[in-house]
Amino acid sequence: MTDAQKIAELLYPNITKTVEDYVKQYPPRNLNPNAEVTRLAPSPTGYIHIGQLFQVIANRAVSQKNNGIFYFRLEDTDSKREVAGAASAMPEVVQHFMPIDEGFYGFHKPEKGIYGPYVQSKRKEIYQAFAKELIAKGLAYPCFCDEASETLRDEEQKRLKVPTGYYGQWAKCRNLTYEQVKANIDAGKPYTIRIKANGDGHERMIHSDLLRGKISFPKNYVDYILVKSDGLALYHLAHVVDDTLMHTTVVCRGEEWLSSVPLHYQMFEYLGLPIPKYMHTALLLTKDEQTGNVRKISKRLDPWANVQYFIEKGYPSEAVVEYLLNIANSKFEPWRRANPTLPYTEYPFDPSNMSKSGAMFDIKKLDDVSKNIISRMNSEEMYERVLAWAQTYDTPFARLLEEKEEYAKQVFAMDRDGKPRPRKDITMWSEVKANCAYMFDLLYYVKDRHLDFEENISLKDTKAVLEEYLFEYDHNMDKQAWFDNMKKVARANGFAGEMKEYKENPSAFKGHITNVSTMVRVALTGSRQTPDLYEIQQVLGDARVRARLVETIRVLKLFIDKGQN
RNA sequence: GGCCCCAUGGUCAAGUGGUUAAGACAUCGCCCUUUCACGGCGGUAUCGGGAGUUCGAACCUCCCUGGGGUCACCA
Repeated sequence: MTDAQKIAELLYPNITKTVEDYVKQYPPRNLNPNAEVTRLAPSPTGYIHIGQLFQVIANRAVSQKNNGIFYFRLEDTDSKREVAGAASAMPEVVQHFMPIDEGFYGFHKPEKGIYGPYVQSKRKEIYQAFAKELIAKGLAYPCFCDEASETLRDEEQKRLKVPTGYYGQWAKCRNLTYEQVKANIDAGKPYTIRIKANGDGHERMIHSDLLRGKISFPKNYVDYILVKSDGLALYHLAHVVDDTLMHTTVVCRGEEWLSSVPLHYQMFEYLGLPIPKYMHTALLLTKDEQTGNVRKISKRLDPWANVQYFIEKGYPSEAVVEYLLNIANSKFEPWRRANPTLPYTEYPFDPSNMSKSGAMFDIKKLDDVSKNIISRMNSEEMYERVLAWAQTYDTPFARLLEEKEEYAKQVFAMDRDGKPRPRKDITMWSEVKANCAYMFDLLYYVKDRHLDFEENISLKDTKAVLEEYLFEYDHNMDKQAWFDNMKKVARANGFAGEMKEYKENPSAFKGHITNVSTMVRVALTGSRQTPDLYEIQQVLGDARVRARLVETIRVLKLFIDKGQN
């Protein structure tokens, strides 16, 4: 037995399974030969970051192409960072936007798939088996240096202006004998496991990235820690082990990982395992509104950093996805224009035309995408979606919608169903209530609302017009007759029935048909901005139209009596 | 600082040696219009800089500059 083998046995006497055993235990997946297996592997911080969602979209798109697999793995090897109990919500949030095929679905739910466990804290023995093999081969070793001596080393290296890190002459534990290791172990000293790097800082390697093409790096020369003193693997080891055993074919991850590619290659080589394909995507950034500088998206400064924000605001999930798809793939937008009704899942995503440079997150553009998506929905779909949102985020409104289902659908249908150019005034479900409040008596009281009449028309004239409009109002008129009637009312009160007449001789009139129309609009809804007035009246019904006119006239009288103009 | 990535309008970006340098968002103006929208038309605005290769460079090469990442017992 070599010293290295003796050390391996000393450190891991209870680990009996070998790398080979595990490779056999998790046989290759039975998939279409072109199918790709991708994953999202977040740590359990409790929330899904918009950048992670961007990753989900890229990963999902890659796997979807040839019926591959997209799975969720929980990277909870760092208990310090963990937000207790928060992990379970993460897959659910992801699935609000994109389906997960396999893996971790929350601690209260069973895992799906035979390549688990998909939670890293449950894979300690597996990582240790891989570590043991590396140690036995002399490619990794235990290190007894403590944090204090590491800090010292770091400072000294900075002072000498040499690269920082545990390497070469600085790697004090690199060549300990079995006896030295045993003495330390017997003394109860904690230890980490480090890789024995074979790079010299000059020799180079080539990485071929799916997105970035060939990249040349110096081979890894730093003896990075693979296993922490608590026995749990660090990301680097976990990545190699898990993505090997779970048969990930494309490791699609953020650009921040690019610099650890040499380390990862080294581990695959040491273990004699095939290297997966890599794809390092650009990071999502933002432009700081205060300073105008480009910066990372911040949970503290950007409320939308946590994708829960979009769920709470009631953005349709497909709006967020399509916006991100827009950023991820430049060909998406023309495709969407050419295929306005197809679901985005039909889009043939091509990883090779992803942008290599980091994009600024632009919520204005997202709003536009969202408005367009909502404008394409009919009243039925609107009703279902708004209700589903309100049931969680606005229960009184949900109750109202349920009680008045048919009426609510009529409200949503205004300027929407059957219209070739529907309104685009809804960005998110949380806007709906305020947007149509005046259609519900429960949400709108004539006597309370602000009299938002036009400033240049006197209250007296307004009152006179509304009184006559009320007198002339016939709910059964068709649209043309109704509007002709309104013109009649306008003329009888000194307003121009046609805009053209007014423009020809403005001084001859108190105002024009638009002013009259606005009076009625404000009297009925309290707002100058509404869908088609005729449709509103039809949905409101004869009784309520009259009631609101009467009430408005009463309030106007009150103001006039008080001397207001 | 070392290593690595990136660079077309305010934003997302098309473009791969010859283009009036697309398109979308935003912005501004006009038109349509019973409001607001929608829609239509148009405007402002981009190849970071410098060398080189070439008849010709946004595109190829080099240098510079700028932005970003990474250099943890975090991922």
